[in-house]
Amino acid sequence: QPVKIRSRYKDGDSLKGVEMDVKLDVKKNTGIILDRKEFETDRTGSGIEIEFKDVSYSMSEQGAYEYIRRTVIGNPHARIVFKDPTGRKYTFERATDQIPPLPKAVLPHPKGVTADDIIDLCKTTNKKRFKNLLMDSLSRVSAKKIKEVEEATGIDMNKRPKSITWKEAEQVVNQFDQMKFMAPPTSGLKPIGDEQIEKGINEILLPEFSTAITRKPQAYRGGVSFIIEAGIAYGGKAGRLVGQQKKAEIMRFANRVPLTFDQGSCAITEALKSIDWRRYGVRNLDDAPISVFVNIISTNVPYLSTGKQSVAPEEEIVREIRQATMKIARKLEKYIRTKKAAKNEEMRAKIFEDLVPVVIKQSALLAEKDVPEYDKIMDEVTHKAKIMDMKHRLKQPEIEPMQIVITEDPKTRVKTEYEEYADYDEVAEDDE
DNA sequence: TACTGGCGCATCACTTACTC
DNA sequence: GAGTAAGTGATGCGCCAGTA
Repeated sequence: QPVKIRSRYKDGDSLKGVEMDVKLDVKKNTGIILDRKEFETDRTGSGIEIEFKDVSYSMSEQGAYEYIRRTVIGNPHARIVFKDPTGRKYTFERATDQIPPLPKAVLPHPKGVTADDIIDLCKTTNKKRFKNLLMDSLSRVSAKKIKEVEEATGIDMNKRPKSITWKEAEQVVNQFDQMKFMAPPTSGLKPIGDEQIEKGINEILLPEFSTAITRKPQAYRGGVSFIIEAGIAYGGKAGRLVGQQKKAEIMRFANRVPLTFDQGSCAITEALKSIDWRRYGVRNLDDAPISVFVNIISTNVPYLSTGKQSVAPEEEIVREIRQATMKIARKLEKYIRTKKAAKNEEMRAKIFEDLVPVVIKQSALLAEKDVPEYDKIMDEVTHKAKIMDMKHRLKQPEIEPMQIVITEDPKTRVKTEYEEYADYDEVAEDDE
């Protein structure tokens, strides 16, 4: 089924509306317009309608609700309204008004291309020389590098791209693998940002403690750049409820999109499982009330399958995820340690508070004297100031809980086609 | 023959790698 | 983390080959 797009936009001083049925040409990465109609409008805004089949509306980890909930955490700037087929409507308000900047388009890096990609480029290009095709279509490929490839492979770099054979393309790719290239530009990578992640986590999970980190760009396979972001939430609504017990929840994302299937084979799961959580005050990760958020930002996420549901355990990626998670886990450990110490001090103080007055009163009785003023001494003995300080340190900033408005009306018919556009337009106007 | 667009070259700004 | 060197990308200009 084609995607239905309805857009209302400004054209000079007038407002215009256009409605289109669009399909995607995945080879050329361009849209194919199947049907286009113009209409009159009095406002701006856009709506997109896509049909999916076999959607599970259960509340499980693989269900649509959980997918939407995680999308909200990964995209705290978005306001999402979700209606399920029973008529229940969930409204997730945005956690921040900061719209993420658009990433810049960057050319593929030579370390990331395959012989197939080169043949594809050769077939579709209008360049006359193979060397110009490589220099203009790939990032970090200069005339000097072309000369190096030419000397190593013996391929005439001035020949027509269309005459390049599969064998020659493979030779070029193998040569690229052996060469050193400057890391690709990182302007194409736009991370969510640690502050935004924390806001998203806090709004949805209302945790006792939360922290997040955005690492510096790194490269895997010698040239494909990526950024790892991680966040951790402890207590509150963090973790997933299994029966009566809270279990740890691993939230995996690739370019802000939640990954809900194939958890076991994913680089993120592998990295998190390889961490010795006992070092960070967590006896067993599986049974802890913790939600761990990991997002990989890359122009070329190495997915394990065409379903794009798990990330390949590339050595550099697993190492970065470990580093990012261990860094925030150290902050969690500090929080858990302070919390434990405060609890111990409080228990100790309670014992003194119960016993000391009895001892003082009985001693005064035996000595046949008045009971002295002992409040000040009690505060010193029970370390009251220390406990207050610990409690103050544990206190997280006040968080306004997110308004997840749930409207339940079983009679509500689930709208299809363009009936929902009025709703979309309202949302789009909010975004402006 | 005129037009279009690819190519080569020069220059400047920016990014990355390297060293301390 | 700062400073420096090297490499790369973006841009503009003129030349030239291909095409109608």
